[in-house]
Amino acid sequence: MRISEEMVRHIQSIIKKTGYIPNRAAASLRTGKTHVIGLIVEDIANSFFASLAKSVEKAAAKVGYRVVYGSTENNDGRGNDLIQLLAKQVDGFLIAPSIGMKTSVQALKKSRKPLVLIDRYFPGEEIPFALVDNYAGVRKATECLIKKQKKQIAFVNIATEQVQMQERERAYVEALQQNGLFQKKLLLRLPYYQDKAQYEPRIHQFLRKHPEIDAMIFATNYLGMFGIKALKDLDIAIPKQVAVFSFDDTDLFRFSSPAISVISQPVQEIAGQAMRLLLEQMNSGAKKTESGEGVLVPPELILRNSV
Amino acid sequence: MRISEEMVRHIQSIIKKTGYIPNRAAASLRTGKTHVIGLIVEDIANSFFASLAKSVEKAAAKVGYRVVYGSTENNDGRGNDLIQLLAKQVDGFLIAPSIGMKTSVQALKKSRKPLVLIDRYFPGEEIPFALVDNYAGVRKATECLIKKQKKQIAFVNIATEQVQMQERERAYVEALQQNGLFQKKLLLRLPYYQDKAQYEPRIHQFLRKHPEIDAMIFATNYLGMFGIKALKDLDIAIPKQVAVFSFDDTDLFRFSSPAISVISQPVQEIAGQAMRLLLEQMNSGAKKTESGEGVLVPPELILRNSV
DNA sequence: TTAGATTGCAAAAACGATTTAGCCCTCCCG
DNA sequence: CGGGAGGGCTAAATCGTTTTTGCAATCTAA
Repeated sequence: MRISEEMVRHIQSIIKKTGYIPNRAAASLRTGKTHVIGLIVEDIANSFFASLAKSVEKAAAKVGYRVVYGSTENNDGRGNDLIQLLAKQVDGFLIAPSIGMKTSVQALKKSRKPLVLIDRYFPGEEIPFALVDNYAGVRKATECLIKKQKKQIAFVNIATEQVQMQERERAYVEALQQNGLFQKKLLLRLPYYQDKAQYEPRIHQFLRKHPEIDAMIFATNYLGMFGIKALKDLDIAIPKQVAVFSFDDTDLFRFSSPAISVISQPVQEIAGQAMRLLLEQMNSGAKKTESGEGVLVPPELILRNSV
Repeated sequence: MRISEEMVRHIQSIIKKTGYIPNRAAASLRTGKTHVIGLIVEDIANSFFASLAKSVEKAAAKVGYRVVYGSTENNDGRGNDLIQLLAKQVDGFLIAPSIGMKTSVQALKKSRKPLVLIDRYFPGEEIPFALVDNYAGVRKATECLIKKQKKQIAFVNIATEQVQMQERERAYVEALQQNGLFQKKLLLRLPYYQDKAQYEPRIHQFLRKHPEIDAMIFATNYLGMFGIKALKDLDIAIPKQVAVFSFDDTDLFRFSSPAISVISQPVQEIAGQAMRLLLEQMNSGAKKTESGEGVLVPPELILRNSV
């Protein structure tokens, strides 16, 4: 249906004169769309998720969406509550799910709510995701250390079923195995602590027990942070005695002396891809239901003085 | 108006049976309330604002509110756009305003939109605010350095009219003046750079020009970060040659070696007070229009090895 | 005993946009 | 020339709550 030029001008002049601003609540009620997306992450105060949130906001604003956020703190209950709470108020979700959120996420998917997983995903679940290629990142880092003739390469990880952490560990294990260097004792799995400071003594202890270690890879930014602290407390020289890699790039690693080599996640790219996948779902008016594709964005290995 | 016990039970059983979930859009349309608050900060990826965002979310969730956020990047235009955009969609604002947002903020206040400023405020504007006592923080830090017999104390600040930065500088100037130690040449004001890395060469240059400096106070976390980098690059020993304080506590300062002494902002307290002030306005059904009060929360001086 | 007040519930009005239906009027074509 | 087909606009219906109004039935007080 067409509207005449004249009428358009007339209405627009009235809009200007009266300062009309459409009421989104009314539009939402009628259309069922809120133009808000929900961002659920582990911890918005963590530098990785914080910069992810920034990129997401920017990408969302560009297409007229607002972002509400929530931190799960790796607490399944909180995560599920957040999903329940927001489900009716957002047009789509960007979620970094903890393991226990699987059924909630499945329910969302079944209810056809637009949804993209970030940072991690559920293998075999046909839910679109955007995240860094964890395997490739750690694989590269490990091979870099092998090339530097390191023979006692340790890996510090979180004991979790989360796929991104398992992929990181698998890359480490396989890279070493293929070079005949793998030793189970050098693989440290620590529980998930709410209070990250608890990692320091654990890593400290591990280092004392294994003085033969000549290189370390930390699977997350906070493990890296406290790992470096432990190394320094033990007066272990980086990189002379022990070379160091950490996942995630943070100010701390950039400014540490020596500066720490990292497997960096291209946050902007991840956010952009995630928004793209989400928009695809939100715009396809239930046209294509098939979109179980995921995106793995390549990590960047940043070599600094710690290796 | 009362409803019989029996009817209440009856309705609640129906609610359970049918899985009824109220439609917020409809409620919003009717009541004019969205149960969403807008958080506008300089940069959600900055560790200070990120942890503030986390505390705000927690405090808001406790009273049934959701949070949408936006980063201004100290760009007045973007900030004003954000206010315009969100004004009709949120019940209240938490804003860390840049200077150029003053008129927008005044307009909000005039429109009686619940509003609390955070991290900074507009003096003489009768708009409630919650922020750290910037003056007290720097004052304490400066006096601490004076007590340690430092005579050439430098201060690195951002050249801005923002009141929180001016207060920090005033505390430094007055503390030194009262001890006859103030020297204008040791006060460095740098422009606001979007790309924070630009601060490093500027501070580097400043340090070369003033080898007499025996202590430094950095007015923000990123100035501190790059200041420390510059100090290390020049092989200036901390704290032997130069003692260091920075505003804001970050992982970087905690883990730096030596660990950096800081003026720490009690983020949780700030967020809590801000939410309290905001709720006061949102709940007072236009009862009290007078609430121009502000809250200054005391900072915490954390002494580490850098002094 | 009766006018008036109170109580519990049902029905209707209102919020403001979007969508559908309705209604002229013009145009096209047989 | 008449009937059908749009074209442009107005009016009404709709979304799902909250708020207001209405209406009996019961209760209070003079």
